[in-house]
Amino acid sequence: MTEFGLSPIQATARDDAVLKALAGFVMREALGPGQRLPTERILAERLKVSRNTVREALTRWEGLGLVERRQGSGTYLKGVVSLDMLHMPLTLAGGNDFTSLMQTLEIRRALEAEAAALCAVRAGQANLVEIGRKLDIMEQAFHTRAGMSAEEDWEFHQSIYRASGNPLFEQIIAAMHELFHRFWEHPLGVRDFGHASFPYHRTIYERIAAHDPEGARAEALKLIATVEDDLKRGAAKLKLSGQK
Amino acid sequence: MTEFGLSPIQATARDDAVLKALAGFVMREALGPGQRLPTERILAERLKVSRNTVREALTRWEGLGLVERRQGSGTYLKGVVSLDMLHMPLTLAGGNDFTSLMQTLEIRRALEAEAAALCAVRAGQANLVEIGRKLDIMEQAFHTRAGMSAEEDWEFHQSIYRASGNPLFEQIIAAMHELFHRFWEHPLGVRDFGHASFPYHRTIYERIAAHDPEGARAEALKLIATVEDDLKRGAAKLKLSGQK
DNA sequence: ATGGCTCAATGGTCCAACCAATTTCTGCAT
DNA sequence: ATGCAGAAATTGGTTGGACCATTGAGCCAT
Repeated sequence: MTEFGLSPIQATARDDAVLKALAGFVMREALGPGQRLPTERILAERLKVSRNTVREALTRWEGLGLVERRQGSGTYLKGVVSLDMLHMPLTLAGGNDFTSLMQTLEIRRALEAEAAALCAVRAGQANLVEIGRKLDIMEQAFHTRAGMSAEEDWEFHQSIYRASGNPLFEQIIAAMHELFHRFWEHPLGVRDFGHASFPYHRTIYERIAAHDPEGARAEALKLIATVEDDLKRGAAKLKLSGQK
Repeated sequence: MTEFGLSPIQATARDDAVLKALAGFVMREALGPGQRLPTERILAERLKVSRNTVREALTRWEGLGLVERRQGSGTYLKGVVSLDMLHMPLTLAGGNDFTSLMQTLEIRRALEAEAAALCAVRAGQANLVEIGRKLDIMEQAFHTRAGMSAEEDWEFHQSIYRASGNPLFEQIIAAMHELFHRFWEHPLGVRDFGHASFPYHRTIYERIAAHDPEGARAEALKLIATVEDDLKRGAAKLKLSGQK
């Protein structure tokens, strides 16, 4: 078996061409997240392709999280689209068991700490205001609803990832978060989960606002540690009650 | 092959249901990479859905790199499929520029340091032997080929990720590595890239062997720092020579 | 064996409907 | 005029059927 430096040519590339044309359109019109793009029927007509082909192309973008489709309403941009984008779909084998959860938490620990530190260095005034706003909302929800503030909690963290200046943090941790939730919907765990982690949200914010990267990193690590403890406690309880 | 263990689909959320059914089928039949799955027409018939729906579902999997379609031949598995998989579409705006590279490096810095620290805690004797072997091979290749040891270098790092006890490290960093390489094959960078990072490979190994997590983390951070410096130097050189 | 031929199988594209969710418009009651 | 329920238009989701382009297997003459 000898090796020739040849790679297969791309025979048909209809939907790829559609995506390239669409990306060009999005850039020319300067469309951003949240904005609606033309209907499938219009795209099919303008691009002189079948609506099926348009749909396959949009399905690709939807899978990449670039676009969101709402039946009866339209197709909306979810992220920034440009012609030279690099896509890397990563699929991990993640089970719904305790071990998988702890593994995702180890990843999150590494990334959360780094993101907090970077954020402390790079966050501008606008970022700080936004993070502070999310923190206030979360704290208020925590007090009025007695600890049920998972959604607001998540938005607070997301605002930090965004302010880190590196979109990869948000993308990776978002996937971890989804896996986490998939487990958690099956509410076999501890009752008031994020309770112990609550105070650290404000300390993280304070270290970031003070532009203290190592302090922010330390507080983020403390936060994750409490979550790991909660998880271990929940797992121990499960083991005692002898679940399947 | 006439009988496929597939049963019809229920109401809404068609293509998601199709994928779930297909994933179940793949697992029951214990299909692995390279094997062919049923034709679109057969799937459509067995699942009682239209062929277009089957195609949209398969387009999703194709976008995730789980499957490869060959016109006139069939659809083939490219990766391992299981029911609970974690999909993580990573998107970098402006693929081939310096910024994207630095962003992947920031992720790698966070994960590499954590993996080294975990490895120092968890690595058993067999892991240490394997890592040491990879280190020797790398060092030898480095000396005989005057610095060209990218492949051996990568294998050394991989052995650390594996010994960390968390498969997610290897999977995520491998994706970053691939992204990194896609740029660097276009050899616009510095000539002897990993040169400065060379000595830290052994120091990392020593700290791991000594079961010193914080020491291993520190050495890993030094290593990444040298790579970042190399990258910055390369970018500065490019800027001087005024490339497009 | 080799090369060329046919031919069936398979993914790729197209079309013309209809369904289901959503939005927009309309017209009536107040 | 205003408010609101119901009709109509809009839009993504699905269907079935048709045809094209590529692949691969079988066959045959050389």
